[in-house]
Amino acid sequence: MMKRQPVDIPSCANCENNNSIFCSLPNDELDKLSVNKDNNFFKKGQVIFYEGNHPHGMYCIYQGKVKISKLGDEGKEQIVRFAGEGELLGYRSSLSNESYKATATAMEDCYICHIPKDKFSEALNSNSNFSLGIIRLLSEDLKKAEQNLLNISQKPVRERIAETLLNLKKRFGYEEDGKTLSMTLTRREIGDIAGTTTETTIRTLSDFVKEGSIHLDGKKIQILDLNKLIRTASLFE
Amino acid sequence: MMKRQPVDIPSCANCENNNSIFCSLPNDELDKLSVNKDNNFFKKGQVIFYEGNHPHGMYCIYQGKVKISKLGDEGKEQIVRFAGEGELLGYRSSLSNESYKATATAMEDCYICHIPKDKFSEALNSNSNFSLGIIRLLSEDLKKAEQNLLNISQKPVRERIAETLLNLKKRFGYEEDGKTLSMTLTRREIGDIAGTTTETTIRTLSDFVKEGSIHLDGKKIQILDLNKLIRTASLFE
DNA sequence: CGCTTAATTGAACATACTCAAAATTTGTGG
DNA sequence: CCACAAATTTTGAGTATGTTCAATTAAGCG
Repeated sequence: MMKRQPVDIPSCANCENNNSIFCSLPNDELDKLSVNKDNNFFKKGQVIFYEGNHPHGMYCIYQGKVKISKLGDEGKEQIVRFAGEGELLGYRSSLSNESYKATATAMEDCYICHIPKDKFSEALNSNSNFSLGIIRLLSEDLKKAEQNLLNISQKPVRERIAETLLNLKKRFGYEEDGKTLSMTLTRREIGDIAGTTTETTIRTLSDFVKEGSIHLDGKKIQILDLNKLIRTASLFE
Repeated sequence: MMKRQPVDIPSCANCENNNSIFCSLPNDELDKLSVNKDNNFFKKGQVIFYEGNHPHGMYCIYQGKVKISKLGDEGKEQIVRFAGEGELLGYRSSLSNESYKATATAMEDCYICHIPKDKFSEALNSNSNFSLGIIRLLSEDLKKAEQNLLNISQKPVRERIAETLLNLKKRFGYEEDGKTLSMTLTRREIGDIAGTTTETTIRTLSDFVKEGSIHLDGKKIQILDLNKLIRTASLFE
């Protein structure tokens, strides 16, 4: 079992992830935000919060990647979005005093800060740029969610899986070799993004291999022909 | 052709729809918002703005109902949400200076105010309660969009159509008789909400009739057995 | 009325799912 | 570092759900 790596967590004012939403806050505000902050370690696979449970504040990812997913009636997962360093989690439910509407799971070992609800609210009230930033985040998420709805509703599986690979590339990029997707997912998880079953995902990926678009090496996916994938996803025009 | 009904449009400060997002603004702010406001009439079926076009401000519905929809690759529509009196349209694209990501169409004769972008921004900057209100709106929309994604991705058509009827009831209520849905849609539009074809929608609705859940009279839909519909939609627990 | 749009029905078909079983990989403890 | 257990990947065959296409009837509108 991997040991917890001790990491020095700075005040939000000195956080390297400050190129995020928090850049709109002056340092003294950030210090206030940090007062009751705590930082927690989550091992890969661990759950940060569960759909249905009640929030006590919001999370900010210091290090690592997180998946946000919802559970359907039959226990099948739908991955709604990913979040990475500097991004916020759970603030929506916290603001509206509702239970979490999705589950957040660490995709890799993570350090995640927790900021109590009242500190977050204070920041929202005292700084309109911060509010605007949150509005922008929400707008972006909403835009993507609605586009996703359209895709899952109307595009065939093949196109959705191709687009999923392209999104993984856009979002997380390649490894050093410049072609292997740096985000490693199980076939099931890829299906849970695209809204299909594991079996269909496997068959479709192996089609892509036959067509020369990608190469598979276990969970590692190399993109061999990006344009072909883009065409497969019907993303030209 | 129906005549345009002349209607006196008050300043936002005196708008009867003031139980909306604008209640967080003091009257003098509302007056400022109204300065360059104009009010437009849209006949049923007319488009308020098109997906892909560029916004110059945001809309607030004074009277009437509007559908927000996106167009898929094959020209099939996906209805994303409805908006009614006092609700805002197009502010997201306006804020982020992007093109509209969806099309807004009048579902009935509408009066809709247009407020220039800069007035809206000013209100956001000067009043944190207003920002918070917008954040709440966005959060609610995002929550619904993600739930929708899960539904369309995982629930069978039958359940989705049942849920669509229930949502229409929740959102727009009944006519005076206490059982006829007051929102009248074509079969195609119902399908465009549930993410299915017109034919499947027709067949499913006629199943519901056979089962005694609803009664159909042209486009009018009466809900005869609400609990049965709820069960059909798998919405208990 | 005549024309356009919407609703309905039927039959054939396709996409993607389900279920089952085997092969492979991964994780873990000894 | 090996061996076992668990999880994941893969393949096949059968099938269901929902789509497509075509044709007909009904409704709405000028």
